[in-house]
Amino acid sequence: MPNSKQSPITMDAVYTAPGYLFRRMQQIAVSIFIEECRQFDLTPVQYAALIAIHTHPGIDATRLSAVIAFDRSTLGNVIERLQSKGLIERKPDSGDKRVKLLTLTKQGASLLREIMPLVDRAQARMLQPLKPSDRKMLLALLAQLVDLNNEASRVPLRAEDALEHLGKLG
Amino acid sequence: MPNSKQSPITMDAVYTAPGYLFRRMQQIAVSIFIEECRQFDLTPVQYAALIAIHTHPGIDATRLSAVIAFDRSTLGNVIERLQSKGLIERKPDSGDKRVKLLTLTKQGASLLREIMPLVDRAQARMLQPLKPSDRKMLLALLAQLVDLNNEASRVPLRAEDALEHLGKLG
DNA sequence: CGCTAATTGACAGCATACTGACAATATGGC
DNA sequence: GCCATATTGTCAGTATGCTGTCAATTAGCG
Repeated sequence: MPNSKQSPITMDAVYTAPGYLFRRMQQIAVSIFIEECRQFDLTPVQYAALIAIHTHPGIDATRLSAVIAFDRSTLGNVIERLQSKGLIERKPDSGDKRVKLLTLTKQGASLLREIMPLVDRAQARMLQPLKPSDRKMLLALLAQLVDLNNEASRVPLRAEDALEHLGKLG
Repeated sequence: MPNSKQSPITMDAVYTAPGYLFRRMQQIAVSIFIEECRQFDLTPVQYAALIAIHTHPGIDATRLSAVIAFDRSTLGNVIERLQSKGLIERKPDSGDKRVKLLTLTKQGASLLREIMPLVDRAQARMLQPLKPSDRKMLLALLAQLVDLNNEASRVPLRAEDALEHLGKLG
């Protein structure tokens, strides 16, 4: 048979591309997050940072970046905004003069408790249109793919455990 | 049994959230795209715009925004960059003085032909770590979810067919 | 101890994204 | 034809994201 695949260039080159679907879904996810949490004026990135600082009190910006896999340059601005909102504090490290340690303020901890149910609702809403079994399947495949592609990203995720061992492992 | 579910707040609140996984995967996808296409200095958004302009010669910015589901304000800058690179042209509409019609230049069409194989390779790389059957499953579920959540996004996708009927349908 | 190399936070510059606003222009109902 | 309304492109402002650079500081090695 003749090769009928002479690439006619249709919009399918965009619509069916995984990268395009990931972008669209990310935008939808942010939109739903902001809508559910609008009474608190907190972004998804800021939320992740708050969770990480709560889980690792006294963490520094560089390790925070590794724990949530966000770019270090971007995180500088995020931290500044969280600080100006009074949600976190920055204190100089007693040993290393370069480092500034991050902790939640009472306001930050309080906001975190209040907003978590709303975030949970937002996360549920994103997958709502799918059947429960499909939600589970999609989430499992996605988590797997993100993990397997970890090193392909600009800022690979280095979870807490990995971080603690980094010194020993060199 | 006692309710042991007092929400201890761990990083799982971030790592297992669909929104976080969508964000990570989007970043990974962009990273792979840029790497594969680095010889052309074209972004995923610019690529999608070029495809759409090629498919709809003489489209205006507002309809372009609907066809690829990108924000109109953002698209203004994208169009300007594509124009300054010499990949597209903007000509005033003869009827409506507000409108500027978009078409590919020869350079734009040429670049599109050359870059498409690289984009295909990038798209394949994103899903590479999964088994072929899992790739198909993930893509199908993702396409379904994006479609079902279409109205939840800031800029819902209005594909070509829908667009042509918008006038008639009011 | 002293020098090189690495780390840390910060910054400049570019590219998406979204919100809200605006002037110019079109459109529809009357 | 007029006027309220809608549309189009644009802009300012804010918030991620990435690249590259920088000064200050620290760590490692000879």
